[in-house]
Amino acid sequence: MKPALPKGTRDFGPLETARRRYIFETIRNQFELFGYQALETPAMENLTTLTGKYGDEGDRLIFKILNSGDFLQEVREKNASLDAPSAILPMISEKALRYDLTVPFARFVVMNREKLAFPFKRYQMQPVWRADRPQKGRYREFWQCDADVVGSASLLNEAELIQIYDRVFHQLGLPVNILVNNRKILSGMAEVAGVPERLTELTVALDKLDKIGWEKVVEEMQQKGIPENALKTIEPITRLSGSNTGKLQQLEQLLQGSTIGLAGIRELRELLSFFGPEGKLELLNAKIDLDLSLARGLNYYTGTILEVKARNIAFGSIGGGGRYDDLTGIFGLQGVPGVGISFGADRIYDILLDQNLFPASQTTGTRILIASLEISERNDGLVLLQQLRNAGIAAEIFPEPTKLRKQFEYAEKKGIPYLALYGPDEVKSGVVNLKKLSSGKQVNVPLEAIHEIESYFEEES
RNA sequence: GUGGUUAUAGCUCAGUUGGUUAGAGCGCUAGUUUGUGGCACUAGAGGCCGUGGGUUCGAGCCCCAUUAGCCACCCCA
Repeated sequence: MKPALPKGTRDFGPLETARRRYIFETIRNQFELFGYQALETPAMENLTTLTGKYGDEGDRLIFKILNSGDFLQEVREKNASLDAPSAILPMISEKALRYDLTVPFARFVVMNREKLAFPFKRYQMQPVWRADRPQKGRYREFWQCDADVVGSASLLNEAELIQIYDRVFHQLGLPVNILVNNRKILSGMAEVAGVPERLTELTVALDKLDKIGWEKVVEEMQQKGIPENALKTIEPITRLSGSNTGKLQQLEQLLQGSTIGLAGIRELRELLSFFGPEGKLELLNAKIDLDLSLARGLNYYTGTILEVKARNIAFGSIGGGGRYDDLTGIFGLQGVPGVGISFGADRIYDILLDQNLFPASQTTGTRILIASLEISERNDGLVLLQQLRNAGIAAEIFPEPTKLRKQFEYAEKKGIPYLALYGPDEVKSGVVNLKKLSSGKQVNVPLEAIHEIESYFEEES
């Protein structure tokens, strides 16, 4: 049998894991700085918890888990027809792998509503699974890093989430633009265009504007039966240019006839004002860019919509989020507004690698390898080894004494910066011979001073 | 779900109109060098040419099927 991975899944080797951890920890630090608390939920949920939450398309992509034991028993008992897979499914599967982190979060909030302090701010960084066909930047198992706050309608939450984006990407060294829009403005557009009931089709098509251009968007809208004069109303809105405040001013004129549209404009103005001249919040690097074609597919968004893109690099979105007024309503808890964001960790990884933005120097992993040529020498080295570890310095000893060449190559390949020799001569004089591999520089360090080992090389760097 | 494309050594890839024993670079193992790696030189290991059928005197190469990977669409992160 040839070993292989399931389609759309990946192994992460030591280097990849270290780099992924760097991304995750950067995100986690900011989440926690802003008062978000960690939550973890099971890999599997009841199938009924998940179905119907992601649309027909989404339901198809949920990984179902086959019941244990005689999973066909119920099918036989009810003599069910195999021609109706959707009717058979609940008989053979009652659990499924989580599809995202938002629905499990909503379930958690509803189940624990009495215990939680609202506004409840949680973050969650866990893998999710989708039975999608894999392609570039798309996997069947991938990690989401979500932060959501529920129980508060204040736009300050949005502003803080924008700050989190800004600070994370600033730390990662990746300049980004944060695209903002508001679902109410899209509703307003549909309203003044005379097609309020076609909001979904309108937004799905409009969202592709920067990717496929206006003509293709028109084509798609026409295909979906959106009338020509509606398109004529919408086009000038998408063509608005200038500063964010300038765009909003022009938009205000165009959306005069729509109460909901004007509400959206008010919300955006309030959000932007946090970062404006009168505002109190700062951005380190990110630019906020009002993008009136930004829609995002998720239908549960009701207010602010956010999306993050790397500046000057064509690479799709690396994060997104938005406000939803009634996420927990599907589980019977009404009137809990919320807003959340998500980091696309796998895409951030790809882009940092592409832009060469991962820190070069390795700060984790073994610092010192103790080499030895003979068993007696190796055993002497065990004393040194334990002293190093007791001092909190990651150290290892080559288990079988062998040629130094081999031990050097091991250290080199593993990225261990120092190699220690502790042979008969060193034992006699109570020192450790220490070599820095990158420079070739070598010094004798008194055994008692072993915990300060790195300071002997500090002046170089 | 729809369409395109690829499959030869651990990796990246050559392989002529079908012709005898399928190659290179990198990597790997060992040696030159028994307390000092990276360089160099030398030698070696490693392939059912994705799988199954067909055409042919003869197939890595042509035909059919199948599986898997990659890419695009749909959708999404």
